[in-house]
Amino acid sequence: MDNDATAALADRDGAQAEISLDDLDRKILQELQDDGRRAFRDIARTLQVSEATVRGRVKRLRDTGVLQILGYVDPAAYGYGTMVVLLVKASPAAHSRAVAEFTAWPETTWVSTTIGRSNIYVQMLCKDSDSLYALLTSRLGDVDGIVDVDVIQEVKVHKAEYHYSRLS
Amino acid sequence: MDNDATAALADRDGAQAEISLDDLDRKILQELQDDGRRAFRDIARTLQVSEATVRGRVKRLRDTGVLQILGYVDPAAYGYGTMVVLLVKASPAAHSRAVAEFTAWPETTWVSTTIGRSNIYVQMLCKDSDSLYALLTSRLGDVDGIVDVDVIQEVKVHKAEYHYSRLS
DNA sequence: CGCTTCTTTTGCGCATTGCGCAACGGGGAG
DNA sequence: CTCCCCGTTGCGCAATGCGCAAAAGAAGCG
Repeated sequence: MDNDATAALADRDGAQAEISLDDLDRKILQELQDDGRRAFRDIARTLQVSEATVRGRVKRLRDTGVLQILGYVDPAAYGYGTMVVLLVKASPAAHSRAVAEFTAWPETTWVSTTIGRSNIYVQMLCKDSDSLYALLTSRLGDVDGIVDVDVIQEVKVHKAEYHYSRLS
Repeated sequence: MDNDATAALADRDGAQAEISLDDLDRKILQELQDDGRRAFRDIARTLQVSEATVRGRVKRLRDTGVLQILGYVDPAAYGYGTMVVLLVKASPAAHSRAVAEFTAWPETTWVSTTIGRSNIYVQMLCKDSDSLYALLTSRLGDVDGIVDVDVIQEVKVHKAEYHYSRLS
């Protein structure tokens, strides 16, 4: 753990900001991954620093977009039983425009550029298969430059954990 | 918004618990989606109920697994630049065993059963392409009953928002 | 080495919050 | 109507979040 990771996070304007994390940042992030409401004093006690330091770091990490403290709700419990992944193949010229369009949709929870069989990866939530059908037939057709789309429906989620344990 | 959604959440043993949410639950969840550290008193003021009620509801929602208040860390910033999606086609007989195996891997953040071209959907994080290569060559080969695997690498994340705004 | 300047950390005081607990109230069952 | 059960409420206290100014490093320079 002696390397500095730098990340280019894109904000909504497409501008980028370079952010580098040190060891303390990473430890704080690890503490918050499991329980986003952990008290700053607890974390400070664990990491042997002052509470104000932890608070300042967390504020910076949240402001820069590295950390999001959010309430993740099980979609099925909330009433959005239909989860779909779109594997979109877009023409190179239309790629960024298509990405922007998918990002703007409220139903999408994840949009990324991929390499492999498809260009764009889209994760979506719908209330039921009716609204999914409406979305796929009407709005998806309005996106230009789409060559091919694979629709994969998730019928059961077995694991949904967004914390990085100690990897390799 | 007058229907009761019931969800079957699987815990680690595979047992299931039926949970039904009412309007207040859903409103509380909406309040917490954007900022998992919102003060209970704030939410109570907004929803015109007492703080103890909000606190009790949140505790129940967290205990049942409907709500996870977590710190989501941008993987690239943390140092896990390699994000991969596996579209696995497993034979019906080996399906559940393969799902269990993928779930047990620390590198996987999301495992679900799908319909479409593949059976199992797996989202993974790796530090670099070396560890990814090691994972794909050694450990993936040990999983029985896998007919086909498509590997899709995410090179840039454009949107990562896990809150459900007002849909349809 | 000494000095300046800038950034980060620390300690402290205060307003706010989280939490436990006992009391209140409203809807069914008998 | 009465009893019972469960969710809600109000309250008091300990713990937390927050702002701020002082202290401690870290980096640049003659």
